[in-house]
Amino acid sequence: MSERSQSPECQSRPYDFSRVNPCSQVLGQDGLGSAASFQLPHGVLPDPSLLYNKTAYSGITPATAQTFFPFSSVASDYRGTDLQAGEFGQPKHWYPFAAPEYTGQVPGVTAATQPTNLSPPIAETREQIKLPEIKTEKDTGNDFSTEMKGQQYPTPPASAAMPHGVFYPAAWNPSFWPGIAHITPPGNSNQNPSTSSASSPSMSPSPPSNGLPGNAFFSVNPTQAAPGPQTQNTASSTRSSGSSSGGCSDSEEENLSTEELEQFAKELKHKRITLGFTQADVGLALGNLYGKMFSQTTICRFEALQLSFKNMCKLKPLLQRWLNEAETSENPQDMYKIERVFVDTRKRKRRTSLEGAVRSALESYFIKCPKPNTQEITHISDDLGLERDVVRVWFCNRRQKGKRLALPLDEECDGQYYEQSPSPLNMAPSPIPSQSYPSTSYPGAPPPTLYMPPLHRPDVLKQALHPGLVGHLTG
DNA sequence: ATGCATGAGTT
DNA sequence: ACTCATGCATA
Repeated sequence: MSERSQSPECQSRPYDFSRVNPCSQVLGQDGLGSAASFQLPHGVLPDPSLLYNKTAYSGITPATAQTFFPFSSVASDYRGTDLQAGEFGQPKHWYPFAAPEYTGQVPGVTAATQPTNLSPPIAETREQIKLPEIKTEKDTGNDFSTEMKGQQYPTPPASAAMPHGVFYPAAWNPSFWPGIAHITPPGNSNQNPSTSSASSPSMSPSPPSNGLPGNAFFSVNPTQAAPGPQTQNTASSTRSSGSSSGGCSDSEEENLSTEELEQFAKELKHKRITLGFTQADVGLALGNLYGKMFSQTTICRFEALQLSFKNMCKLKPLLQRWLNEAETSENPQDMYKIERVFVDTRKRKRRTSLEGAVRSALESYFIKCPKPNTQEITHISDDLGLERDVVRVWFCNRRQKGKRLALPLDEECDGQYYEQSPSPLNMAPSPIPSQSYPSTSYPGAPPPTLYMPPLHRPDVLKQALHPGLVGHLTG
């Protein structure tokens, strides 16, 4: 039922113990069998004190630390944000063209005009475009309904007023990322509110111009395009540890505080919905504006603060800009002119759908050993009848997920999660890997139990644990 | 909204 | 071989 499972998923961040490979034992015993037997009281950690080494944590460099935002939506209301100023890295690859090899399908830039022709390469784009021209959508009620639930509404004021689920963040403290201080994109600062942005598009190697037919968007605002203003507002908080240059040093992101990000994420979502854009639209619009598009997934995660802090900082300026444009634009719809330019039709491995039992088994293994070595992976895959790679990827994703879910314990406790569990086998709930969640302190939460994130999102937690596993644990 | 996958950059 | 950013595909 609704056991709020204390997700044991989080494991140690550094997985130091991996070296020792406790897993071996586990594996040795026998895969599933042991798994099944394994049980652990959820919320209860064997010995937190033992498990967590704060010390270790302190060592964490900002660089490494990724910090994810565990909370989904955030705070209450937003106030205007002003910040920004960061330049984001250059688009690593923004190729309007699909990979040649694969590009079999819709290479085209045609999209803008009539997506319809195109096969629906981009699923995310099911946006309900209002534009007559583009109206890709099928105006069927079906789609619509779908949209409604998930993505956006045409523009219902009402909805606008209240974004869907508002979760209260437990308490993020602005203290996070130490490092990012640098910023400073070249450029002048302030422009009008609308152009608050910061990033300098200059980086984009290939301006959309080539591929894109006139976009209302980029064609117009030189401003934005202009070298970024550095409006850096130093964000307030930031955990000072300036240490770090390591991490974000690259300077793609600006110095933002978690509050700002939180607030911005909320603002973005709210306005986006109000304006009638779907997450996919936004992602595509960014492509138009900056030459680097993002998927619905990314936008979704941004809004839900499920990206690493660094990543949030990197994207924020772009989204800020988009938002400004959207708001000021007379017809935001122009932004819809999506150019679904290329579709990368690489053949991707078909997504494997693991059965519940298998997932449970994997969870069990994960608990025992979040970072199995090759041999162990082989053993597991063998045991479960899965491909090695599937298992490997599963663990990778599981770890990543763990980090995302990792809770923000207080900064003080930062260390909390790192540890080297002495006995891996038993270590059931191992330490959290988290990349360091800055956030904070929630009131009474016992730091030790990493697994129990105070998150306000039980659902998340649940997900963290697969039902089956939960069963194990609980039962 | 999220599970599984890919790939660049690191270690 | 891992982490991280990101996205396709799907629930």
